[in-house]
Amino acid sequence: MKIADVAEASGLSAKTIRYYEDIGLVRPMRSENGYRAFVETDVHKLRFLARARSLGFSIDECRTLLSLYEDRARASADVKTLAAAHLRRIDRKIAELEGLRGTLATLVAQCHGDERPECPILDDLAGPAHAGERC
Amino acid sequence: MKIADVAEASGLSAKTIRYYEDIGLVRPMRSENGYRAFVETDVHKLRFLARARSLGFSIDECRTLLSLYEDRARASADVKTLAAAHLRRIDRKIAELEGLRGTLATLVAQCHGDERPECPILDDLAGPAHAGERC
DNA sequence: GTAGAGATTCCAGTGACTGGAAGGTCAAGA
DNA sequence: TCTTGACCTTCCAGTCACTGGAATCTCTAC
Repeated sequence: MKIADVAEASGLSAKTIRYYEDIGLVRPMRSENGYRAFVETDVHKLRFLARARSLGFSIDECRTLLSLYEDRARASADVKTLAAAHLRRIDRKIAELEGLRGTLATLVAQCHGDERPECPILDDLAGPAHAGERC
Repeated sequence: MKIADVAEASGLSAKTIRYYEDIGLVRPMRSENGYRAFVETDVHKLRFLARARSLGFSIDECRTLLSLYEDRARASADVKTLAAAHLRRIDRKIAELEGLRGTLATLVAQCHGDERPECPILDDLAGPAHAGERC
């Protein structure tokens, strides 16, 4: 299989697949003409990677997941630990974004959004008015 | 004021402040010795930027917000439009992360996490078993 | 023979910093 | 006066996971 077929089959771009080879995630053979020649297990790996990436795992985590996947003597605990850490990271990120969302939603709601210059959003960004400044 | 004072006052690192000068967000004067010499308005701007960044606005959006802030003839509608777009982006990101979280939480819950190799997480990443493959 | 699709490599850019090296400036203490 | 150490300067490289583009090669069809 050539790279375009594998891109089609895995949902990754040809660029991405070359990049994954570059960093050692896949090692396709080469045809005599120098083209990459992928076999089924390569496609399988790339699909695995595409799925793991779409779940937000980093490239390094994907590398670890792949090696666990290929290790028949793995302990599922290792996989779970990795995934659970990622889950906590996602939870933290969601909490952070919800904090932002709360603040922003309030500010947007307070802003008239008309042709006048007064704007609670900018007032917030500018911080508390200095003592001694006119109201 | 020297850069360390301004870093202290704005909550940004000296590195970041230099970077902001590099990309034209602030333009501090220079002392005779070549050191940056910040005035109050610089500090005010940097605090504005720090706050805007902490709310997740991109540097480019910060640039726009800053110019709106300094434009006395601005229309608050312009600010609101920018902030509302950012709010939608945050909402989309939250939705995306919650999707991931759902999938991941399910998988993590299903995984025994012991010394055995069977792992629903890896099974999911590997995708549906091929027809003809042994169960 | 040639056109066009698709393959190759390599380099640069993204965003928003961050780290580190090499060197200049300044105030305080011996 | 000299030195030490803290602070300042510039510049270059690295981060992460690609993505775009240029220049060149290979294959297939007409």
